[in-house]
Amino acid sequence: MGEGVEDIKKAGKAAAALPSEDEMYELADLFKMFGDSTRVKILSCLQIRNMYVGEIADTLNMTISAVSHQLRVLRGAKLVKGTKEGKEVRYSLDDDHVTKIMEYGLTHVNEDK
Amino acid sequence: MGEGVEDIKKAGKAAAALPSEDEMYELADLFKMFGDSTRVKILSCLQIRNMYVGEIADTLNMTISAVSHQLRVLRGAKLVKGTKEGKEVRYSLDDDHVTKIMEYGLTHVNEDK
DNA sequence: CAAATATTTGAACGTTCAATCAACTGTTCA
DNA sequence: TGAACAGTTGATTGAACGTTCAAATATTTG
Repeated sequence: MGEGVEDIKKAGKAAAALPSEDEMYELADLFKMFGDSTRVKILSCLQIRNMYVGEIADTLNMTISAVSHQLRVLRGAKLVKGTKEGKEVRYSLDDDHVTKIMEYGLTHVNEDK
Repeated sequence: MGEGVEDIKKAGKAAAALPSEDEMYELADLFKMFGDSTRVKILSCLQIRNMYVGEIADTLNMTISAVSHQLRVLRGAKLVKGTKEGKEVRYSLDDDHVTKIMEYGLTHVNEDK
């Protein structure tokens, strides 16, 4: 396992428009971040304003630990950024696209077709 | 567990812009579909042209069964649609947003910031 | 320095989920 | 009718993942 799209390329013409194998994996990894409701909620929080870990946990009624774990994941995906401010860590969105991607998804969700 | 965002609403002002709890779950469910490379690949195939299950499997070098299972998932999310044509089933995208969401994600992925 | 606060980290646990395999349904055609 | 082909489906298995709990790491303050 590992290729798959190489075969699409062999198909010729149509392949030109196809994202590369790597792009598809990256794409999946990106969307994976938005594919968990906890992370979506965290990102929504940060869309409103920057928050400390504890604030997010309070707001979402979650364990600080659980939030911290997810923040680590989001940090790894470069979607959020944490800045130490004394005893606390202030988190903020680290990517302009986050808001737009979520907005786009929301307009989709809110269309009863 | 089950609320969480209700609390954000209590926070007042900022909450107005927040998606509802249900919207967040739907949002996560939507993006979950794009959060798997196999599904991304299948959707990419169908972006090029409609295909039969076997064609998709060939193109992606995957088992027909595996593809069929994922097509069922995508069908459940109303992202693709299958039409029986004789012995075969032709699949096509069932949602205008699919292409746009993926395109948007791709432009993100292809930005080395 | 010790206590208190804020956050991170790692291990453990349970759940979700995609791929595989085998069996089954439907369709064509000889 | 029966063989061949196209797809679906269900059970199983293994990996990935999110939460919890306990312990560890700052950082501030008395």
